[in-house]
Amino acid sequence: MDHSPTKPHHHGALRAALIQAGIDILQSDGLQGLTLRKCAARAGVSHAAPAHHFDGLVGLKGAIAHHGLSLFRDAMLAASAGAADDLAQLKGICRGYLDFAAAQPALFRLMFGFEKHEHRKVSVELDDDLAYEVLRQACAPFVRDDLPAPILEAQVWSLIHGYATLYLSGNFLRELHALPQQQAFEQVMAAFDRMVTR
Amino acid sequence: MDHSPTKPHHHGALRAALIQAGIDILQSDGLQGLTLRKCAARAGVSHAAPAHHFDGLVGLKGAIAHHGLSLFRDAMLAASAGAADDLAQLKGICRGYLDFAAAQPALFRLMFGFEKHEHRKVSVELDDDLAYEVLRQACAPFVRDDLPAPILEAQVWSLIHGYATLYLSGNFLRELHALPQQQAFEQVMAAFDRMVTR
DNA sequence: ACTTGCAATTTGACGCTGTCAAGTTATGTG
DNA sequence: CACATAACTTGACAGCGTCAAATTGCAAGT
Repeated sequence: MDHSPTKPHHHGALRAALIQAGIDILQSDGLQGLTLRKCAARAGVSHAAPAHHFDGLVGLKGAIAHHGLSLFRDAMLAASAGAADDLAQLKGICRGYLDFAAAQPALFRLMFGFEKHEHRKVSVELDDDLAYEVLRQACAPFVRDDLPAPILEAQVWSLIHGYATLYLSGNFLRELHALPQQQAFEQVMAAFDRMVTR
Repeated sequence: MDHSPTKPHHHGALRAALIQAGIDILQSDGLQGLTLRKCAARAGVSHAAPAHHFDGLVGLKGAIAHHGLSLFRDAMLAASAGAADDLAQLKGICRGYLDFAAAQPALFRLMFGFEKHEHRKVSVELDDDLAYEVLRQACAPFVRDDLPAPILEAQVWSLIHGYATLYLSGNFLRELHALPQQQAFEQVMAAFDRMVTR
């Protein structure tokens, strides 16, 4: 028998390894393919090891979503860096939003796809805005007396999130998908021109 | 020659019963709780009976989503009936959109939550627009030379779909949820006033 | 009326899943 | 070095989707 010489992960290393394994599995197998046992196997530990680092599968998903949100924030920031003006910056963030969803669809679905009863378990790890703060700052220059920040943020976020979600679905927005992706995106985001200017 | 739709012999239409059972289970147990075996049990048949009416679990989900889309369309039509003008009609449809998502969150998630590899299996049942046609007609009065129909429809659909999705998530749009639901909805949908008027 | 055919359904099995209980091992501290 | 404790393994259990084979029951053919 080959006793594996693998030395046990110590303090906290396994937690990060399991999260990374989960992200890899999401990328290759989709959201349905994300499994506690597969994460454990990929991290080189037994099927019950994750239980000591996460509160079950929901807890692991919450931790993956939390890490994904930080990647998401970085992607949006990178996409909006070097924008010429405030409007270009806002659209850059939306571009990063869509590109992230397209590049990591399963992770994106996981991040925004929790059911209500799961939220209680993972909300502690998600509620420190992370990504929301980026959007809020990009919206700030366009706040007016008759357009308070929460409303404007909700309009912007709803538009880009809905577009990204429907884009991922593939089954909807068919006529739009006939256009080149870049052109369709820009024309839809042109809605901001009217929403945001006086 | 005429191969009419199969009429089950023992009980009534098992196919319809399974779909209704699925919708009931979605309502009570959520999307995760939707199971082939539970649908079969609730319909009073054995765990393998559904296999003869649907192509596995994905097929059943597709059929449920298909039926859900017709309910969805009816809800939007009902919510927009008797609108004073074109804009009120558009907003009424959006109201119906959100209310449906809030009333049947798990069914709503199922309808829009298929993964890409699942779409091939169920696309045949979903692609006959059903709900999209309602939105398209509501958008038609606002089409302009510089705002072709597919773009406008994508803008409207993205906004209301993103809002409904983020609303269901509960974990996002926190500041907005502090407002009364009706007021928040109306203020967000006020974006249409600017997007749509010349 | 009786047989035959066939579709619907059941039964049973398989491997996979999440989770729990108990046992084992390694680590860090006195 | 001894030992307490956290980390990890092992094993078991019920529930899941799916397949194969056996069974049932209606409908038509003769």
